[in-house]
Amino acid sequence: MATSDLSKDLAPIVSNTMADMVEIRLREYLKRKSFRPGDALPKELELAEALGVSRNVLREALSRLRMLGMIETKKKRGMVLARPDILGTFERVLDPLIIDTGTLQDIFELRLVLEMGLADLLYIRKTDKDIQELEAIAKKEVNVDNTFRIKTEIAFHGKLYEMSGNDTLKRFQIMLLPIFDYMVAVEQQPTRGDVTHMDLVQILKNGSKEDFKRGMESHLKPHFDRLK
Amino acid sequence: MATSDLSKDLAPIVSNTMADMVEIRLREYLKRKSFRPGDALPKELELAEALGVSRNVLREALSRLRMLGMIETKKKRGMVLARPDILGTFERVLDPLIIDTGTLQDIFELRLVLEMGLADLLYIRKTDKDIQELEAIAKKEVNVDNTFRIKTEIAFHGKLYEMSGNDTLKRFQIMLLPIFDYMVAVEQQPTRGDVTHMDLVQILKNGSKEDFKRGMESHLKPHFDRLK
DNA sequence: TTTTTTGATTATGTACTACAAATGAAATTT
DNA sequence: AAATTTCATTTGTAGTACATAATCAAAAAA
Repeated sequence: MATSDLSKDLAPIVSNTMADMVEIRLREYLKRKSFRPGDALPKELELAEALGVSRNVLREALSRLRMLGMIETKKKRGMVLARPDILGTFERVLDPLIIDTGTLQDIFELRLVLEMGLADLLYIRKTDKDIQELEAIAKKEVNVDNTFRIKTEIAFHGKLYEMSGNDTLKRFQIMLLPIFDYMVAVEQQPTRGDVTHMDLVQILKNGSKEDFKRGMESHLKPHFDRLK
Repeated sequence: MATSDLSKDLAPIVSNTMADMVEIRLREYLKRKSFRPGDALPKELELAEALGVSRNVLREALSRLRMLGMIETKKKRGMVLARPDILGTFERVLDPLIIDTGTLQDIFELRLVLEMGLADLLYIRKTDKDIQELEAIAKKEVNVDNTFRIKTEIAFHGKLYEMSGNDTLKRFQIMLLPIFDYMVAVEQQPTRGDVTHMDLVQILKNGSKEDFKRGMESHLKPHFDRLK
């Protein structure tokens, strides 16, 4: 194992600051008391006193939970538990410039895996209207400038995710786009598989799910060929 | 569109608190100045003064970035930009009890999509040693009590993710496990496909990638059949 | 001269007080 | 009874003070 894995295997034993501990304790508290979205929380002073910390420290911890959308506060009404947007938090740290190359590669592969697995959902939920729209997108890209190639790529594959009928999946894909772009930009020559977007549309129209899976595999083959 | 989508389409125009704004401004600042991991940041008082807020508010924002692992601080040395653990942040909000049912369903499907798309990575990276270990796992579950069925499920599919050679993917799967368990537990009768774990192992040994994809599809078919 | 020790310095961590702003509830007026 | 005003309460922000710990440099010892 390389040294980079060490930090993943060995989490620090204790959290350094009080705010860290308070955050953990608050999470435990919310779980233990099985608070549900909408439930009101004790006020800051009570929490601070119960935890034996200053209101300052407590508010640092609360600020974190608030950022994640776990709690919402109003001036006099106090705090209530809320439903966090699970992807919103993800988005905050998804910057290709910050992520290490290993993880970048992992995410690139993750995207490929999603794309390959998408077929099953697609063949459950695709509609004629969807396919028509997808075809329109594919048609527009026939004589497009190379500068816009990435844009059309995004539009086409984005539509595929949309057709999956899974909002979370679609948002997730949108979120991963910058990573994907970054990785593709790093590649030297433009990658193009033997199966074009229009081919995929035709398969969706008339072909079987297995046909589509094979088609998608050919379409993404240049990317897979780079993997080891 | 249902009302639940409105909040996703229409984000609030202004962030309520100063801490929210400071968090945003700090992110912009880090990006604009293209700080890299390891770079030192100005000290709290300077930042607070520059932003025109109290040190208190600034620290609430910093606390958030610290939670995400974007910055690290030491007593006198000051703050340095760090590499956030992209999945660690995700984990914090992934609680089946908090997530709404729609998103739960989405994540359940996401897991299925991943599982189906895994084959391509597996056939690039699988080793004989991996397959032996996987077979050992599959053998152990032949006469296992129904209580432990879920555990063996986890072990087997977990090993598959491990064989993908993609750490992020594996961690992601581990993270989604509670959701998956929850959803499976909600299902009434235990789902079992026609293709067993042992069958999948045999396919990995001798079969083609397409065989494996078909096998996995049959294995997960009961889950897919519940989708609409 | 080199090493060790000591101490000053400095940035973060925590506590506390004070007040502003908002808002729900109670009291008052019509 | 309805509308208005006042009051009380809770979060949001500012500012001060001090604790803590890490760094660097100077002083002392070898």
